[in-house]
Amino acid sequence: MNLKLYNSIAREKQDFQPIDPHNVTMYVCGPTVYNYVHIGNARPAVVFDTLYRVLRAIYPGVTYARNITDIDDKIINKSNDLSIDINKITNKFSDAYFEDMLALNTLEPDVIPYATQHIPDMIQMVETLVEKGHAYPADSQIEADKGNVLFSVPSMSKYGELSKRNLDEQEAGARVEVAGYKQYAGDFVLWKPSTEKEPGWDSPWGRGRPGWHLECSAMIKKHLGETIDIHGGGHDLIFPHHENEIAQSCCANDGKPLANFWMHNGFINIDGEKMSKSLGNFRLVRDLLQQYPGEVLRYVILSSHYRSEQNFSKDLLDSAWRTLDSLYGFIRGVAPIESLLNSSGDGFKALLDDLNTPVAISELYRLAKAVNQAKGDEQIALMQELKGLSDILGLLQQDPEQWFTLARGDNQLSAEQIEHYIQARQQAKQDKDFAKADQIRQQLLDSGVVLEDSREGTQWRRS
RNA sequence: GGCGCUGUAGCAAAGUGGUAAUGCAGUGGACUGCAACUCCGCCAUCGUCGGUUCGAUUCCGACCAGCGCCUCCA
Repeated sequence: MNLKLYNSIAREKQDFQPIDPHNVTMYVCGPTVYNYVHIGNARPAVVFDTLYRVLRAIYPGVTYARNITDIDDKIINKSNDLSIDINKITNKFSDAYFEDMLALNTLEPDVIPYATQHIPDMIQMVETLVEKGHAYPADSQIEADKGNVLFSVPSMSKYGELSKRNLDEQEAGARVEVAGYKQYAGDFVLWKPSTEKEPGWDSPWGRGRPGWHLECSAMIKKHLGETIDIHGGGHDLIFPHHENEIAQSCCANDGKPLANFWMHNGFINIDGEKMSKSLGNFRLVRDLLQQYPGEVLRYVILSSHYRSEQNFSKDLLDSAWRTLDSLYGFIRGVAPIESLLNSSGDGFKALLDDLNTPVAISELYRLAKAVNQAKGDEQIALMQELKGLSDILGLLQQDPEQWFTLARGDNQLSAEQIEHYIQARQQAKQDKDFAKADQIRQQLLDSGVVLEDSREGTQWRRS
């Protein structure tokens, strides 16, 4: 029962060995809170939440940290554009983020560090890097450039290990002009000066604010230690973000690796295209939740392997909803029961194989069917196993009855109204007035209500 | 130019050197007053062309098609 994970830095699946089995450490890059998050932001949250659940099932202790970046130029710009206090923006959108993630059935991480609450830690790390010759204050005649502190990429021989990039072979400055105060084109900012109007903190280099990459390095060190077990994030963060994190942490911590395992989820595209502002095709989690239960979004995310690209579309969401309906249908009417994870079952084994959630989900289906067919003790055992697996996946977390009867969308018939119609249809059936009975059924169907007759009576569900 | 990814049934998506899980949709049948639910069954030779092999979708090469990073980005 070994957990295998694809390690981006080794570019292969490896057996996972925690540094300390009693406290497995995982850090995942969280959002910059200047807007509602889109479905792409949700993917790492759901994926690593699932990994978190798997880890907790295996190890006695797991510490999972996911940060909130609440100081950033994008936030500052938004604050300026809207003339709203920066804290109001970050508070609003971090709260919204937690709400959205909760709707996706993600567990709260053990640690949620905010960048602005770790400024001293960051300053200290920059000082260490300067002392060790890995960073330098910008030497510039231009007033606005003074106060920048840069990481010296050439000072780190292993730079580029994660992304397998040789900076000399990159088209430096091909898309962005290289700032004149950089000693080397690939050097990146650790600390940047703030104007009077911008938020800033006093530092040995004047009033300023941290560079993005620095935040994660400092917060990881503070909360999880110098070397952690797993560091996760989106595929696009490999370069430069994670590469730079490695450079900062490794150089500040006497060459110790930042993370033993690097994991990256693939992108979510919309109808075949990358989400971008220019295309205007962002899908906000918040908006999607107006139309779909959070579990449907989670199901879609888990229905493909986390490393592959995923194409979001309405069809995908609708079909996922039908699938979940089917799954819930199997367990509807089965008494609620305690979950019991079968750690040697095929579903959990699939998860141990680099988080193969599609296979685990297929096992969910197999179990649900079996539950539906079994009776007595066998059914109870299967139901426990099903629950155990679905708890790890964070799916089927609702009461089936509620799943089918809660309103889906606006202007829906109330449960009372539906019951009323069912009574009327029952009467019509008893009177052998099938035309009327069918008419009522069709009427309900048109309102999104499906009737299911059985010997015990008529059951209804929304579709 | 550098680094890297993908191409499996209508759609979605696993997987393996020995003729391809699963779900949605479709379809034939059982059940039903008729349906729905459920149950039984059907529905792909894995981008193209070569190579290695007794045998390749799975390994290697070329090609075609799509895509990502190299700037902020999940």
